[in-house]
Amino acid sequence: MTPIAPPRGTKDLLPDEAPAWEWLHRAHAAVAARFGYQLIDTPIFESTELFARGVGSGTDIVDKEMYTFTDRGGRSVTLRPEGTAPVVRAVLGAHLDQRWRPVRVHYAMPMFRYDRPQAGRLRQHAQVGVEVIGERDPGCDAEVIEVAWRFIADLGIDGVSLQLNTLGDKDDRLGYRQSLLAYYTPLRDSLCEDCRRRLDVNPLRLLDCKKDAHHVENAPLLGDHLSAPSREHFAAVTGHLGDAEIPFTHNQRLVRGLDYYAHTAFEFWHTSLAGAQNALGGGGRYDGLAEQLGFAPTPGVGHALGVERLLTVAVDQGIAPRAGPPAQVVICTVGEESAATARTLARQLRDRTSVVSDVSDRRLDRKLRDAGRSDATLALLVGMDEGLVLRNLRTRQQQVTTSDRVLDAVSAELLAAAQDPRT
RNA sequence: GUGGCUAUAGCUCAGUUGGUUAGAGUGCCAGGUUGUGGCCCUGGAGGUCGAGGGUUCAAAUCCCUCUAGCCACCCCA
Repeated sequence: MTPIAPPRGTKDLLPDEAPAWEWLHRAHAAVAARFGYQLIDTPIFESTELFARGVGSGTDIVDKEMYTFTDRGGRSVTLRPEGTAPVVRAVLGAHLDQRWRPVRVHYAMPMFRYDRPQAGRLRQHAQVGVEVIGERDPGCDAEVIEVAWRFIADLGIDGVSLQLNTLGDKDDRLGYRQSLLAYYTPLRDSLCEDCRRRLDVNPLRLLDCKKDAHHVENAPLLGDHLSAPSREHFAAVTGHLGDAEIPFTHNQRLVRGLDYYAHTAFEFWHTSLAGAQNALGGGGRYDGLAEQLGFAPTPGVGHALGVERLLTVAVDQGIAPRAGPPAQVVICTVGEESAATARTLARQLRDRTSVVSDVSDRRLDRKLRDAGRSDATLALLVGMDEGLVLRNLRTRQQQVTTSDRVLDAVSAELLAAAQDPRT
């Protein structure tokens, strides 16, 4: 019988990696909290319509990457492919924006996309993100970027570049789309296969093409089709970023895949990531989304970052915390009759520290070897002729003690070990 | 979703033009040592050769299908 494997494109979080995972989540929550963001969480699945309407048809997410099922009640449900639409639904659905504005929330949630797995691309991955809902001020655009930037800096990751662009408002994009079509349609026959498809489906994506770079160079720029208010909005955002001393690249070819974006769009790139999966995260402004979902028009802006990709970089750069010992103290028994004593001692010691007992019938040298490998600090040997033996696994020195004094002896040894710079 | 590469012990990998019972290193378990982490010595367990089918007297090896991983594309986190 073949052993059951995890579903395609999924990955287990194993104890060795769990501390880095926690470290990253805590860092994001801590930065967000300092900026006044509160924790939010939404269901792992939603009605399919939320994404169909919110994210928009014509996007890859909706057209080919949704994990959609029909439940037993005949409803179409979809595993959440991204966080913004659900969070906006939750915030506006609960009328949080009527208490104070804007609503600032942060989240850490798993996302699902039915994609072909690849390094840096999973069917289930996690994102940490923030949203500011109910305010159109460009200061908020800069703020969500600053939160992300500071989070990355707090982790200690370097080599990240901020790619920034403005998509203008809906009218700007409509006008730009027209001039793109006017430019590209006569060139149709000289375009690559993908671009011909883009021309029909999503003309803005034409700018992404690497093969037809010469066409892209001469293509009209979105920046030339911006209304005065759109230009002002963008100028304000870049001004705030300058104040915050956050460097960025104005990338006029940056076009985000989701329909609901307006004005600010950004991505964080990292060169060391494998292959084409070099985006750590991104975000932007989505002033049209609330309406799409059937709520009153409400502006919003946010960011989201990929946890697995951040961890890949953090591990590469050697800054991710490694797993520590499961327990500080390992009790090793000698002889069958010591097991009961070991359990009693363990119970008492757990008031002060973490303890595991090895009451197996294996040889003492194997028990000590495993204790040493687990990186525990102390071993307590029970059942020896001379009494209780407390062994320091780092210094390899040991002392004989009694059940009355063992708690203090353990505390003293742990304190000494903690102060030892070698550990 | 498209194309390419790959899959042999827990891990890293050998395995010849198809030929007996599929190997090595490392790890694991045990003994040497009723009781001290390393080293050393001895022994042992562990594989339906990714899964299923086909060709053949004979398949880890050749063919087909499927699954999974990786790479490129698409796109993104």
